Amino acid sequence: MPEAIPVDGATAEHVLEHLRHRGARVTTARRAIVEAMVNAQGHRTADEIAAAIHDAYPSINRSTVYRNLEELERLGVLVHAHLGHGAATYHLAANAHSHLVCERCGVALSVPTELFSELSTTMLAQYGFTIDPLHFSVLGICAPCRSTDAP
Amino acid sequence: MPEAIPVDGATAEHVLEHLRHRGARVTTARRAIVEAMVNAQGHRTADEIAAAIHDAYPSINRSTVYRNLEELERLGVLVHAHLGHGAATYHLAANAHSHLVCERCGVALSVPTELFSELSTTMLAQYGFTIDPLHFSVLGICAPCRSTDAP
DNA sequence: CGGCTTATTGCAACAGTGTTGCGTCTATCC
DNA sequence: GGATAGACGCAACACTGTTGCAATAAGCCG
Repeated sequence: MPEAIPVDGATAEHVLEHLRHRGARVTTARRAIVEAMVNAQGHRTADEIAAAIHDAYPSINRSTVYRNLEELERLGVLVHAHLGHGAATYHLAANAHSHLVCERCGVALSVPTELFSELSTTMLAQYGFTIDPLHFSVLGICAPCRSTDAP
Repeated sequence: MPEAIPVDGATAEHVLEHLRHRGARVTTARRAIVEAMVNAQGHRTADEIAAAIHDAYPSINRSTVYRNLEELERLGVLVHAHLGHGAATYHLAANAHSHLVCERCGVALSVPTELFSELSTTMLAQYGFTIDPLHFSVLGICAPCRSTDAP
């Protein structure tokens, strides 16, 4: 497992320089993906990223996007999380956060990872299990949906 | 949303009687699926269930299994959880538990839902969000995998 | 700058998981 | 035993992601 090098500055150039430093090539596809992720407020699925860069770079293939998301994660630039049923969502590692996902309306709330510190301690103490709150989402019912419940 | 009627006795007949009581028909497919779930120690994916009943009932279709798992969940007999990357897993509602899933080896530990009570309180207080610890899994690294990490 | 090497790409096909339309069948009710 | 609506089998589709392979191009070196 490569050492995790967090990317502090969230500018595209900063990230691309990091890639060069790690020995990875800076290609058109990678530049487009990194720019899309930097521009994205919050998180995006692989297909959303592919769609977002398709206007400026129509030739970039879906499989290239998938392969690069995987590689960019391996290089410590991105992280992905599973939101329950649907596709995984990616965001910059520098902008790491956890997710609450509503089972009813599907909204994904971004919340600080520190909220899981107690759970982390408990799971480690009782099961020797090191939790990874960036990788999974907490499913449930959001406040607006709960208030419109049939009583 | 139908009232949730938990199934106390975990015998197949008990569950099937519950179905009849709710106005659902007891068909060969449903009987086979319920028996497979009662016999299963722990949880099973939809495809595992389909494979398990295929020996005794080769004619039961994959789509029937999927449709019935959904219906049995709607009737409060089963619940499903997402284990991260792969397929969802089902178990009897009477045997409800949460999951810790190792990102490295894939093992799924069953843990009591009570472990999430603190998290539940926090999320409700800070975000008005009611968490559903049966529906998502906590991803991370299990003890055996962590101890074999390259330092 | 121009060639070399190999990482990266596009393409196309595939795999896993789940969903759906539709005509047929059958569990339940009488 | 017949009627009726729910359940089923089939086949095709949708979504998300993966892979083999030949062609391309990024970085290096002179």
